[in-house]
Amino acid sequence: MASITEIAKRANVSTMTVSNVINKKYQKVSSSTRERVEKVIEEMNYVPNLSARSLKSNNSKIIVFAIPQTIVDDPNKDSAFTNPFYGELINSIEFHLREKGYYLMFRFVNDDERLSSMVKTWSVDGVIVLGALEKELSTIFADIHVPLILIDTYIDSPEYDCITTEDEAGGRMATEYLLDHGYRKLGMVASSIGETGVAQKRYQGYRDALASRGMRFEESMLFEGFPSYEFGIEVASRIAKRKDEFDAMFVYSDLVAIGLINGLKNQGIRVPQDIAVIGFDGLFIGELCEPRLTTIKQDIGAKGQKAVELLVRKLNRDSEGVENIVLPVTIVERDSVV
Amino acid sequence: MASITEIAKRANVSTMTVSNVINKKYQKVSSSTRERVEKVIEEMNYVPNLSARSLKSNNSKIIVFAIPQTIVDDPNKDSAFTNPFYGELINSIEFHLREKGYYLMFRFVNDDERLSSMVKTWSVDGVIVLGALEKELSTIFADIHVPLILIDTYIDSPEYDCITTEDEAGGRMATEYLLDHGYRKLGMVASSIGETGVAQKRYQGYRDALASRGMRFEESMLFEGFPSYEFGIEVASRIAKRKDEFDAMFVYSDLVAIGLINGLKNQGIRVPQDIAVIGFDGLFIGELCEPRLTTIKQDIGAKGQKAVELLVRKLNRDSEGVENIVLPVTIVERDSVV
DNA sequence: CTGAAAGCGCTTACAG
DNA sequence: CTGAAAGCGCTTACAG
Repeated sequence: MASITEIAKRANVSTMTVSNVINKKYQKVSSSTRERVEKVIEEMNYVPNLSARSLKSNNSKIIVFAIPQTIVDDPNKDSAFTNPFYGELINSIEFHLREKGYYLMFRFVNDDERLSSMVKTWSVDGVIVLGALEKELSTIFADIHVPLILIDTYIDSPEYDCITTEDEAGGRMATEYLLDHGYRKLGMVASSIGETGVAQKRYQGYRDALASRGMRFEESMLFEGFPSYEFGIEVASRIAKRKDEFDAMFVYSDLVAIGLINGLKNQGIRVPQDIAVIGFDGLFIGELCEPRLTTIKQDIGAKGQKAVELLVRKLNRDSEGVENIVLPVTIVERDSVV
Repeated sequence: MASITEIAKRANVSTMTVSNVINKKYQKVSSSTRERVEKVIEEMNYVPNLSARSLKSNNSKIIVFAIPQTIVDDPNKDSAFTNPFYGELINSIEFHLREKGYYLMFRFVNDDERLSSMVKTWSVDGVIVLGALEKELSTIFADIHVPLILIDTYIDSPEYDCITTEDEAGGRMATEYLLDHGYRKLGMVASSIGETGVAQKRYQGYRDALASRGMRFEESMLFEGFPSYEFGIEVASRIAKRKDEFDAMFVYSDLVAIGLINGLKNQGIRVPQDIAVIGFDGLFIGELCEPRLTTIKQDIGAKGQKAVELLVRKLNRDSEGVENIVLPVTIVERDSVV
């Protein structure tokens, strides 16, 4: 395991010079020395030891991407990724981090775990968090003294950098799309509305659209539950008993929407003829079901990319103050609304 | 940032004693000292610096999970996780690593990248690789001197620890299931058969089953291509022109199988009445399409778990020689075969 | 432009 | 059971 000392010896220079070459501080090294050192580095197949560097300079090239267990499935099952959203996001984050020379540490975090110890443990350079709750920021994510980028997190405090989607506008768009297509009895399916998050925002958009078109809203039009495929099925069986109350449903998540579609079909309810369904996310699985899911699409790849770019800007001190990036949504017209 | 030195000072002991307490070498510390030190550690909110530890002892608690770019989608698109298989697997690996006190570094690796430098860079403790090709083991994965666990990799050399699925038996099972249900004109869809991997094994099982039942096989019954949803669609359009040559298809991957089903439907071919389809993997997305996909199910969660367990056994030197774990498959009877 | 040396926070023989 | 000290591989003022 070649070290900087060994390189220095062979090249007949000091370790400092080697270090300067490695770190491309070329003003400090004459070009002839530089070439000599680079040759030895090449020959010896030298790879810098980042543990040593991080010990000394208190930074690594590690970025943690953390998903709170609270927003995923049963933490004892290993099935959180049933929603392809997660896979697509981590994929994008890894891709863009790698491009910028960083390493990705991925982790689910529990209530009882404080991410700050992980950050200290590894001198982690920065953290990206998906869908944290406000209260978690003062527990799980407290005491982190490196750049922290929040994805899909809504909090009042202006001290965090956030990447979100036009959730509220998307909710409005979905609702107006249904109204414009002649539907008048619009229910909504969401996860817990009480907690500040994407579900709440999308719900807000739904409420807004209804109100601005002079439509009534009643509590009974809202179905809340844990956002899984099974929950969609369950909602379908509840709707089956109240058929004539609805002619369309806005579901805040594609996965749940597909569950709803399949559940409705099982109940003998035709989609979209009896009840239309519109989703939110734009996952590719919306292509798979029948009828194919009409949905509000967000760009998950862009979400990961923007998060990484913002983080890197923070790390390079190219960004002042707090940034708030909101990504646009588009509508994907398929067959579950007609 | 509390260090071991500071703890030592406050507890009036040497750093060695603190180190021994932290590392639970309790035979070396009297219980009274131990308690005192533990109290100070608690008070000061001490977190060990693993960079320092890894610098000294040449191990970290980091495990790399690497996926070669060769087996995923276009490396320039960030869409490799379209197949939910990846998400489920990484999910399981993270879960079980965390349980054992390890940190997960996740990375796609390119042809031109040698994973060994990453291992050296971080004093990585072990590596888990998904679906490597034989040639990659001598390039991308060469020169790794820590435990290396291969998932879904078939190589002749007996020097690697592997976790695989009963791919060949599964291929046989799928084929026999179709035969037992009266189908006689069985095509197969796979990725490249030429490369040693799961596709080849599943194909082998298909060939075996045909042979042992006295059925003929011809090259034209096999469709090879890049394993995506779109490939399934494409195969469907090719099959449409040769309708009467097939009454059932065995598709080596659920994602492709669903593409095939939807493609066939678009071509006006009924599934399963005109052509039955059986998949392989047992992904939840097989529930979403219509008809629901009959498939050979592997246990992806178990795959991740076994990989982690085997790796940890290697790290603890609880495993001698090379281990080869083959996980069973089961058939999930749904509606795409009748 | 270059070097000698201290020090980052740990672990670990060695000596008592 | 406990301590003093060396050293892991780097970076970085400081001095020349």
